[in-house]
Amino acid sequence: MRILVVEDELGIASFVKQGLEEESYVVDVAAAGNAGLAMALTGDYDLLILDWMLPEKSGIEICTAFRREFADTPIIFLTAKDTVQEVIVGLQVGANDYIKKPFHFQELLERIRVQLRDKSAPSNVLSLGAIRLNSDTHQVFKDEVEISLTQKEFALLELLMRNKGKVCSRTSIIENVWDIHFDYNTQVIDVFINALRKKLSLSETENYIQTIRGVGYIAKEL
Amino acid sequence: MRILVVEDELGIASFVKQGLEEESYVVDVAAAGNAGLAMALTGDYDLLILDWMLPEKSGIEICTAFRREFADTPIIFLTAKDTVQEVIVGLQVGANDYIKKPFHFQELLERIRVQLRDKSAPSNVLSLGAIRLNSDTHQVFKDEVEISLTQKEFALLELLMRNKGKVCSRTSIIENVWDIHFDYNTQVIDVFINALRKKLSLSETENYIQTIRGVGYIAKEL
DNA sequence: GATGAACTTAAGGAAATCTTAAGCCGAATA
DNA sequence: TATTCGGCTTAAGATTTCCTTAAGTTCATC
Repeated sequence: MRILVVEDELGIASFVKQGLEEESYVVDVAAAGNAGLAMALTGDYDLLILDWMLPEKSGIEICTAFRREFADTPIIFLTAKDTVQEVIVGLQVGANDYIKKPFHFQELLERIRVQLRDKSAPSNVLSLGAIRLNSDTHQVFKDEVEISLTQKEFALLELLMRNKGKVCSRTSIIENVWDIHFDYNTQVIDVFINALRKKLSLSETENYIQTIRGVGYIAKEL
Repeated sequence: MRILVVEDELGIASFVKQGLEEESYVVDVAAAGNAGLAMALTGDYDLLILDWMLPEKSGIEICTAFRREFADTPIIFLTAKDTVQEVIVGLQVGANDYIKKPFHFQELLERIRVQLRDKSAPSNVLSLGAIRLNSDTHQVFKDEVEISLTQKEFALLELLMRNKGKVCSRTSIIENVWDIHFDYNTQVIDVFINALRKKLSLSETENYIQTIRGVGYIAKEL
């Protein structure tokens, strides 16, 4: 999940960034209004955290402009503006939540989760280390970067990940991915395992897919 | 819009009820946990406002039990429990917002509106890079220039844009755009994708509509 | 070292998709 | 009823991408 923090006080920005990164969100920071809006409009983010008072453009302006194009992305104000009237204005221009400074990081985190949990529908997401596989959307990410896989590569990775921690024999792989139910002597599997390891850039220190000599392969956390 | 307020302090309950009724919400009040949960479970309400400390059953218990059956109905805690830990617990058991007493009615009202506006109809203005689609007016713009699309072209683009970032399988496309629910064997989709790409002049550096071989298509920001 | 299993690479064939063009069909018009 | 027009669908060849095979290399185990 990608989060954009628009905040000009560097101390707060880096505090939030670090905290969220520890929770495995991907966080970008913008320190001024124009840059913040431009980054937000790329559409790359799943959630925005906005300060109100900012150089160039206020959080309110960013929120308003952003909402014209993105109706669904959650926005949370995080600001020292703490009167009831200000909270109301913030929510009226399209924010989903409004947190006053000073704030507790734990509360911010939980309110972020509330916003994101509705989105992250019951999708079929499997994970293996830094690798995430979504079988609904047929997408694979490693470190939040999308990796494009072919059909067979995807099917093979999915099989391994669904059986994380268990060995998949060559026979069961060929039956499940290639749908061949008789004895078969081929190296296709090797070729595809090789392709996967390459595309996912699995090194020796990061060998999520291990070979079990004479049997097959296993996907496991390290 | 129907709102259920579960609150045992009669003064607060009637204050909230009256205020919301003036905003033309339909409001019911329950003064104890069991009655509150029972009423909530009828499914008649669009939003719940829960106190934490209640006779018989706490707001936390109500929230937990209710969420087992209703995942989407917004829940707002309105309570004197004001520590960070308590806020977090409230949000974790499934609430969408958490307001501490004493509170300002205007803020409560605005936070209710936030919860209810997200539920309401999905947006009709979609965006994808420089492309804007308005499903009310059936218009599509690219770089502020209007592009005229036929019905099917429009329906296909709308489907892709509503699922921005997710792969639309050929099956789901044919079901949603062509309303065919059995096995099909045709290349209509390809032809229309081709038409869209042409009309929207999507080059390789601007391929907002990408092919996922063997699966379908995906609309995504670059 | 010898052996067999697994890795790696490249290339031909197969399959999916792209593109164009022509035919079909219904709505609007005469 | 015929005609025209626009949009939808089908078909077919061109193109792109992917799958599979095969052959040489490396690696693990004895």
